[in-house]
Amino acid sequence: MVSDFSFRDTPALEALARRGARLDYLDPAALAAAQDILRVSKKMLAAFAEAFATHGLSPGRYAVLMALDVQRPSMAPSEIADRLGVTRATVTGLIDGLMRDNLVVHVPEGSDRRRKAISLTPVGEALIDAVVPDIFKRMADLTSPLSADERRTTLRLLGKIEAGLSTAGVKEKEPNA
Amino acid sequence: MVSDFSFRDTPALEALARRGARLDYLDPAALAAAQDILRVSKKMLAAFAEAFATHGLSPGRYAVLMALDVQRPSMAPSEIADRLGVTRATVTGLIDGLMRDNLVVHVPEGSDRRRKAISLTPVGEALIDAVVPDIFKRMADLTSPLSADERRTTLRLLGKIEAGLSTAGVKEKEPNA
DNA sequence: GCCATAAAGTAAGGCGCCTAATTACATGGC
DNA sequence: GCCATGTAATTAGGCGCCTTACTTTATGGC
Repeated sequence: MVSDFSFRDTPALEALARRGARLDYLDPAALAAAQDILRVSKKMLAAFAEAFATHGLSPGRYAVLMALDVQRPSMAPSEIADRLGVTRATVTGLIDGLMRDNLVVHVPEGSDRRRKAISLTPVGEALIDAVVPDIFKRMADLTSPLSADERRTTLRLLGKIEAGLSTAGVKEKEPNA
Repeated sequence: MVSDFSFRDTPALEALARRGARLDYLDPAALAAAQDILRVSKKMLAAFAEAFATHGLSPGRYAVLMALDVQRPSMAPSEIADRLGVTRATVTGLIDGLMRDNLVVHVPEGSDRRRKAISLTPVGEALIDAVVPDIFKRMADLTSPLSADERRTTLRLLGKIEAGLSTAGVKEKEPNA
């Protein structure tokens, strides 16, 4: 199973050995597994970032476009921020770039003039229509080496891991307000 | 299993439905699984980045320190770059920061004066000694909700996924020269 | 002695994200 | 009618990760 470097390719097991006596309460197998998981995680994310790049997008830009695609015809920046789980400032930056590329426009909202609705331009819609089949195929391919059964197992296990993350020191950030 | 947003919280299944006829060759279960995997991956990485931050480190800084810890007494920047799988420019930046914080020093190498060896300072060693137990424990905890058996299963499945990444368009970058 | 090669570092840039401060607008209460 | 308070969006600035392209410095073969 790929010799054991951390998710950044740093050898935890050797470091463990070096400190053996002191850290012998740690399960080496658990440690090694975690490293592998983190390493592969990083690789997957990088792979998708690259896929987006071939379409002139980035994960963030894609996420905004997809949110708009689903929540037609428009969303307020703050809604987008909530859905993506990032700050408004981050969304402002993404929107700026998307507007520069004509993928998205600002449509003024009737009553409350603080609120500005964002919607896809025809160009943006066309891009999403072109990107989705590629990205979705890559996603499906990601888990295609797994049987339906294995997939279920993996999800169950990831669920446990995720639950562990939340209960540990890791702060939760609520997506979907 | 957590309602289905992409690794950036964008609803792929709804997008699938919207394009049903056109994309019906895609397995919705595979797609949903991939999204979950990507989402949890991102969360895990973020959780560790935070853990490093509590020690004044970042994933990159930690990786350099760990590499030096294992490969005592010193490494050339280029070796570090190869081990981490990043460019030398990236390593230069990381080293700069670590030197500023006195965690690492430049020790001139005898014969070849182009080559500059980097090694941990006592402060750096002390920091790593303090950080490792915390990080390793978090790693072990990550997979502790899993039984030994489940862990093996997960690794096997991740192995398949990783193999898929390499064979797909995803360019490989060789760590360990 | 000269020059290709190699190591390290510099410069600039893109993406992901954040906090803090600011600007614009909306409102409820007096 | 007017203002304090609150809310939406944006700006400014910052840190981290990482890249490509270029420069500097030193080596070593010929």
